[in-house]
Amino acid sequence: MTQQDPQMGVEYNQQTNFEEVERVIMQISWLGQRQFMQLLDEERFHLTLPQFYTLLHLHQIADACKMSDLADATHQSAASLTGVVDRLLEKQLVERTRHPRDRRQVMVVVTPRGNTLIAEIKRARHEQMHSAFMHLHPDDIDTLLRLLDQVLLGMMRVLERADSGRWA
Amino acid sequence: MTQQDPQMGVEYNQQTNFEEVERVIMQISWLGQRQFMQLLDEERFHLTLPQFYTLLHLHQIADACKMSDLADATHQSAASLTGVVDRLLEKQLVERTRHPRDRRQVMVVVTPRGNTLIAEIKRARHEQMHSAFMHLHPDDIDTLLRLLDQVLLGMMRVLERADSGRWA
DNA sequence: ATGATATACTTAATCCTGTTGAATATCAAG
DNA sequence: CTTGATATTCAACAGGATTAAGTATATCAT
Repeated sequence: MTQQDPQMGVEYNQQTNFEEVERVIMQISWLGQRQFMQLLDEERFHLTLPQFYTLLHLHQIADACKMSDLADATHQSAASLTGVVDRLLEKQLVERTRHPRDRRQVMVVVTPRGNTLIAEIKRARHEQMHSAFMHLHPDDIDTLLRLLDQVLLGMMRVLERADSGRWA
Repeated sequence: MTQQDPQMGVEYNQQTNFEEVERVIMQISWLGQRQFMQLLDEERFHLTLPQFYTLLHLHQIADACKMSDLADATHQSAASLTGVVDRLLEKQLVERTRHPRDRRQVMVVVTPRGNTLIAEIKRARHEQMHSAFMHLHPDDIDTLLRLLDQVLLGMMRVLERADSGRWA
């Protein structure tokens, strides 16, 4: 599937593999999000992707978080986030409070109910993904993790550069 | 970042790394799609993610494709796809025709204009991603490609199984 | 203290896309 | 020519993205 013409030089191969990795990552992202979207749509969850990632972040930091930080962390605009949090609130998965000192800030926290739901979704997702990774050697898992961590780091660097570019 | 407690056994480590890979892939997918969404939103492109992936598939097969196949390939419902193709049509990136033998089928093809746009987007995406991969060793790129191909294959197997389950 | 400016967030309007179920058109068979 | 299956679209609604404008609170200069 990813074989190269043996007559091609090394540089061409590298260039091609480079583009192939991009392509495969794009495909995995698209397919993965679609599959996950369907999982989240099941009756027991009834969440959307933005709702899930928002709830996940609150679960991970396990503390109150102000709207603008939450928007940054989940890569959503503040305007969209308001609606997302509204819906999480209706489902009683989060709570909204005001910052005591600076009353402009709105703080959001997960409820126990929200934490439970995240745990259930993680389990379901784990089962779904298990069969996709099953065939990988344990050593390969380690390698994959190391490499993907580097890719993620690189992507976040791109983001920071774009952010600083705003006021350049 | 992904260190394990050395007192933990091998099995625990594997389990943990397994979950870590899931987590990192989810993060890369989410972050990647968000970044890409912003890129596609630029004036020169003005596409959405579903529009792009639909156009990309048509570009890749380089031939007419009927709606239901296009929906399968891009993991969208036929109903949503109708609207997506409508908008691609307005932008003159695709053309709709009827299958000559079976007039129920609607065939879609990319226009030259659509192919040009895909090429431009690929170049822009390449520049965006380049800095994320820059720090990876060429050997690592090879390894990453091999492993991600396996992951993608595994994910598609999950999909096929889910599909066959429909009429089980 | 007062008025200007900045910050944090919400609201409103519009578009895209997702879902479901019904509607339409076409084909294939009896 | 009905009957039933198939391919696609339509209609109605919800979520969420974007932009611009609006509200409330805070901060700072005078």
